[in-house]
Amino acid sequence: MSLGLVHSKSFEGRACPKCSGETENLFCACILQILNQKSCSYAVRTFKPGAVIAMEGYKAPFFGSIITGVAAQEISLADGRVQGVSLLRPPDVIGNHLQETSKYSVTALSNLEIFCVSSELFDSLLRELPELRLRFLNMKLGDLERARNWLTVLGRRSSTERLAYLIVRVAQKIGFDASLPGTNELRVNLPITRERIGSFLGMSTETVSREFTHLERAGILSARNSRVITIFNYRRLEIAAGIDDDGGTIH
Amino acid sequence: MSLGLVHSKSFEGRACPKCSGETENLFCACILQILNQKSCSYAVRTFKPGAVIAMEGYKAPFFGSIITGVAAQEISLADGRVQGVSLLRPPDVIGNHLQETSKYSVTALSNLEIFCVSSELFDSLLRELPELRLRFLNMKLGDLERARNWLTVLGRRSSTERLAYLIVRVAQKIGFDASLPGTNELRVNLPITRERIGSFLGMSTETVSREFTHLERAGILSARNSRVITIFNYRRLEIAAGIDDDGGTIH
DNA sequence: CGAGTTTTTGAATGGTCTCAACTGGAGTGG
DNA sequence: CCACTCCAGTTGAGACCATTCAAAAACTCG
Repeated sequence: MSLGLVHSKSFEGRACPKCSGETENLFCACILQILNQKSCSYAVRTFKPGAVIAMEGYKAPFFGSIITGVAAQEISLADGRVQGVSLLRPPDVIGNHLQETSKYSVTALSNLEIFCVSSELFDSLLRELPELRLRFLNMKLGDLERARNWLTVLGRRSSTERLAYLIVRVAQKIGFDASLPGTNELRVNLPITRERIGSFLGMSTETVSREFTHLERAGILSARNSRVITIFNYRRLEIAAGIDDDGGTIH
Repeated sequence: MSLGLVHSKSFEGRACPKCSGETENLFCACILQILNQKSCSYAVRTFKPGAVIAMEGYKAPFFGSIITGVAAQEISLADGRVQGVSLLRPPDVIGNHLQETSKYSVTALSNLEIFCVSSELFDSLLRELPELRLRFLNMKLGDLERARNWLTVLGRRSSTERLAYLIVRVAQKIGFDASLPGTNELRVNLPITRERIGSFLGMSTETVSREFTHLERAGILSARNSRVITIFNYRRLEIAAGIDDDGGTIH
């Protein structure tokens, strides 16, 4: 595990200049500086796609904040059913302070860099650093709101709406590359299997696949090349997701 | 609204002796004392069953922590579909600091007493009082964990499992009266309509009703007197909910 | 290219919803 | 006190949506 060793330079470039950025890593430049002053142990750990970072019910290996990459957080039921609970991306955190065992399993979906400290250290940092505490609170409030909005997806939306909703959210937050020049097309990376999409949407892989072809036949998007989605008509995708402009559904 | 006036004595008896109790109101004795010292405005507001306390998309009227009673927090979709997101009970909070509009609608399910301050005041209290900040953070971390566990209910469980799961959770947290003397029976108050149960479980009222009779015919419980549930066999109810002892599912 | 995996597609099954009718209890007014 | 209304809850029948099982097609990687 080699705590105390930074294996990568990439974190430096992303450190906040004055501890204010929402999009920066939770362990920003200020906190890194404090860690160095106090000579606390920390590490940047890297994982390859498919690597299991934490396992539900087992001791959480560390407390970390993602620097680069995407990971999936899931809950398993005793009989093997799996429910995705969130897609993690910078600066989302992995691990729980104050709790021995991990509540979720976490799997890397891409190459991943995580800034790690021990759970105990994070807990004491949380007590000492008001700024960190505030950012952590706001991060968790955002998580809570997203989780509750996701309840409407699983509880009240049809399978077409669910898939469209997921793609809209991913387009907004993770995989958005760029609108293709000269067109209205949007290209979105969704580097996960149909099965895992199903685990987030609470549907079978077959239904996920069927709904992709459904959206394709409607001329809304193309998913040939199954990990890259080209959106032809974003507005119609939002409509298919049951998202409307007047704020009734959008969070 | 008459901020600054305590309309009820009932809060006093529940104030913490030394700011440590998990089950106390968020605005415990210590904080009440601080509020008095600084002569800040606060109020205890009361609501009757069915009263709408906050409306989704409208300005949140206050920031408050429940002293007594139960309330339902729900999200509405544009076409009228409703998804319950949490059952609120002491010391849960209503309203959002730092946000103008309420994300959820909140309805009183019983007589309700809420300790209220303005959102602005709560925000500044949060900055000033480390103890309050810690308790608020822990409260929200608990909310997040419950919301994510609920995702497994909506995404991966059958309607029988959903209803059984809800009853188990309510038995654990809200409506538990007592095991009836001389028997193994448990009596649980569930003071909400079948329709609202459906809104929490993502099912129609008819299916909720059918699943009640299903559990009745299996001899697990009785729901005649539809707002009071008598559980004959708690263990079998847990099994029906897909909750097992080995921690795979329990949070 | 060939083996294994992922994705798509088809057909049949089954679970949940919708529509509709009926039941039962609470409250109202004659 | 009883008939009436109203609302919540129950039950049934049929439709529909999503799942399961099965097989074919496409893609990945050695």
